[in-house]
Amino acid sequence: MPPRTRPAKPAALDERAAAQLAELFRAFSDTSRIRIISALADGNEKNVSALAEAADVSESAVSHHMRGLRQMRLVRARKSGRQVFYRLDGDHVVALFKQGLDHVRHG
Amino acid sequence: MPPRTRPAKPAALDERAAAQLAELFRAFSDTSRIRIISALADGNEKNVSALAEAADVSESAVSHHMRGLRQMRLVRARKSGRQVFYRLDGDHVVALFKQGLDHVRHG
DNA sequence: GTAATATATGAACATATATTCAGACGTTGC
DNA sequence: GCAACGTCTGAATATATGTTCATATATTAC
Repeated sequence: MPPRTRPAKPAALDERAAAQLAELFRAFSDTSRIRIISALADGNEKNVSALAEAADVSESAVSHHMRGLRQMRLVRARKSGRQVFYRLDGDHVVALFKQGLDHVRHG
Repeated sequence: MPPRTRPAKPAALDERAAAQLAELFRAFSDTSRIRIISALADGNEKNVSALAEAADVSESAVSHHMRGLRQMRLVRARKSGRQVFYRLDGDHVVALFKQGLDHVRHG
């Protein structure tokens, strides 16, 4: 076997992965965003005003949150006329959300 | 069927669950804590100074973080002499951590 | 007893973050 | 054209959060 580059820390996370992981979890770390994501967890897309009502926050606040979630590729946006419909991007997002729910319920 | 109490919002999260979920994810939302949890993810308990070295933060900072994680029952502490050994509390914690890793790697 | 070690604690500070507000932008209907 | 609508944006503000520093507590060794 060739000599390993960092023999002292075998399975540790590199700095990049740690930062990405923290960032991912941070996306779920706010009550309003949890309610937004929860509203999208049924797989049906919803526009901003629907999300605002479901999550009980202003439409402006929703818009701010969605920008972050969009940049992290956790949601996808579809523009139709003057409305923008959001949906969760991929199964991983739902899986992570449900895993968290599972912990809260019986953990 | 009996009439439902809140017919408008069928599967929404109650406020309590949303807050708990956000709090849970917030525990994973910091780079230092991610490295701490990562260091414990192999199942072996580690004392504060070992965690401090693994996560590259001061022992004081580790102590602060562990208090929060303890209060959330994400880690368990075992005192032995003047050392305190921490380990992840339950499989749910590891599962959630790995689920996040999974997303970061191929998401 | 004292000294050294391991961890915990609280205050102070700097930074990050969520929300609100006012306004801008693009789209639809008239 | 104009007005209404849905969404977005940026600045301002309040609050939350992580780290550091000094100190306290508890345990072991002498």
